[in-house]
Amino acid sequence: MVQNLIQHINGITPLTEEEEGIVAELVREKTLARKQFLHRAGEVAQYSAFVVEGCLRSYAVDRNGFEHILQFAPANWWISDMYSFVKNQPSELNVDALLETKVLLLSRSCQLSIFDRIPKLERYFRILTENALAASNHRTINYLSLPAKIRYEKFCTMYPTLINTIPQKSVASYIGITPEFLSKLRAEF
Amino acid sequence: MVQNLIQHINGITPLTEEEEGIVAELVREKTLARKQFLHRAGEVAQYSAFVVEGCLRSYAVDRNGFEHILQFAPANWWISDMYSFVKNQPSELNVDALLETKVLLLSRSCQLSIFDRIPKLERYFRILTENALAASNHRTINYLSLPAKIRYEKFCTMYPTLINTIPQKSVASYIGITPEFLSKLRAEF
DNA sequence: ACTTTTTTTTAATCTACATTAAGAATTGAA
DNA sequence: TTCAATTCTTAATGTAGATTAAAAAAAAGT
Repeated sequence: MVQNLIQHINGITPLTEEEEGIVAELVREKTLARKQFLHRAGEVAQYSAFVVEGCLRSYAVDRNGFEHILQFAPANWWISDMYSFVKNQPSELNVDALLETKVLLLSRSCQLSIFDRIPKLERYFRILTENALAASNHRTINYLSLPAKIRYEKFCTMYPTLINTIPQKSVASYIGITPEFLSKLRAEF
Repeated sequence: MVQNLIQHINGITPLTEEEEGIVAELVREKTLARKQFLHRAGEVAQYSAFVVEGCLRSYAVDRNGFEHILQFAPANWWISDMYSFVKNQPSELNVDALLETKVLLLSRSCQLSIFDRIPKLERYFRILTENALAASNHRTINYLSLPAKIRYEKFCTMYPTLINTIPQKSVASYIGITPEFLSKLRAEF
């Protein structure tokens, strides 16, 4: 389990064996059942999660009860409610499991202390956050400038694995349309 | 000029005088005229810019020639094409000035070398990027779950200064509607 | 294997927002 | 100050995508 995370870190900022040991001590393993929550809207997000196996998602629920998915996290992705995790404030996102999922949990306080002990890990998270921001910007531009059909096609090429693992209504929620309309788009091949 | 940046950094991770000197050496001052480009789509973004005075924007142009604004940067904000700047790849964003604007430019290579010389600055940029990601996520959720009228109201309370400085069509572009429709929304008070 | 729950499809109707076009108001450069 | 360019408004018409409803298909739990 922890090996997956260490490999991922080593791919970005190689660690010594001692540093690997510190990482192993600070994270906590957990298995989530399908639909089990990691974090609920209204609470402060205590943990950022690294997915070892399975898939999580973060989403907001609007005033009409509709869900809007912000992020999917398949294996080797981090997920959290970034706002809540960083500001220590309650926020509006939920995080739950789409499938049975194994994760490693890192609390914000552990993360901050690790930044002082192993500056390489501050770099690791800086780089991940830069990448996430670039991806988020790209998504915003797509959303502002492309029609639903093309957003769907892009999603398929971007996340080919997810297409066969998660329900279509989740894809619809992520690209910002109703499941009925996605079904219609798909009927046009 | 450089004092503005140093103050901003000190508000997050206080520097020694020596470190302040290093920062001052690594940035370059520049004044941009209204409509002058800092970065053009198709090129690699060399610089990240800290706005001292004025306002920049980043935007993409879609296949029909319409502009979609990703970010405004008034005084004390950083702006760049994050994807291009980080990956050293040409990208799809333009950055130009909405008003005459004074900026400090930091190249990616200077930034990376500064991270080794002054780890505090890696922390500074890590924190800024975390905040930017949280804000970007919040925008995405708003975009997925709120109708245009409410997105406009939120924009007004979020950026009260900008409302009176930049053209309305830029606001429309940022919140994802046409200027005509924004005009109609405003007519309903 | 069976039953319930969840997901997907189809189709009719509806609406938020886009498009087009043209005039009015502002802004800015000389 | 004036003229040209840009921005804003209004209004008629068009459309991508939402809503509603109901049935078919698939998946999950027992």
